[in-house]
Amino acid sequence: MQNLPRSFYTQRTLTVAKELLGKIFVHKIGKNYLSGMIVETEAYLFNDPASHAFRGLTERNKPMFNSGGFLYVYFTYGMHYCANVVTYKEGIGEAVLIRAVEPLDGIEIMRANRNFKDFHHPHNLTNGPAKFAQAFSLTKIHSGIDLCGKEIFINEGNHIPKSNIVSTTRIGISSGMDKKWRFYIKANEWISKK
DNA sequence: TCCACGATCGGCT
DNA sequence: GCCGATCGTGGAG
Repeated sequence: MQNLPRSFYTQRTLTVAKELLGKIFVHKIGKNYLSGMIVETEAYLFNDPASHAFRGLTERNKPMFNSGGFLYVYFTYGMHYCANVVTYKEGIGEAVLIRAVEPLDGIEIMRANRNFKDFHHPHNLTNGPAKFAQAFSLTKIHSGIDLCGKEIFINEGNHIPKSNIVSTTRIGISSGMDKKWRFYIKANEWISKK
């Protein structure tokens, strides 16, 4: 299966946010592969008060100002990480938050990473941005990594037709509520709730 | 120097 | 099902 090229990530951010649905996020750790199909995303644009990049470049959000195809991971709530795919052109500061994936390879490792024992509700393993980051062992140290590399990358996966993509308001923000920039695959049980 | 911001879990009701 | 605890970051004062 083909890894996504730079030209995929440098498209318009809202395009990438929708196109990422159905693609396969992969983190290679030693000889093990953690992978999952992306089922839910949120777009954050440069003129968007809910975006970390809204007030310009800082030490934390620096990776967001790379060209598309880099990873931006931030720490939140004193205990969690969230992972974003940087999009569009260098110097702009836009990204797509990965909110949920459907796990494929390395599920046992993901369970161990999250100390997850709830076998009655398997979808709770990766149905939230911080759950995804923890399951995939993504932390601060991965912020700024090039997704056109060999450690963390995204594969082609399946194309999701427009008719199967739902767009709604984003979650967990207190500004920018007018923008319907959360996207998920219709009738997929692995998306986050609310 | 202070204060707003934000995801998840566990424990309680 | 609701409630509290958790803390780094960056803007405002």
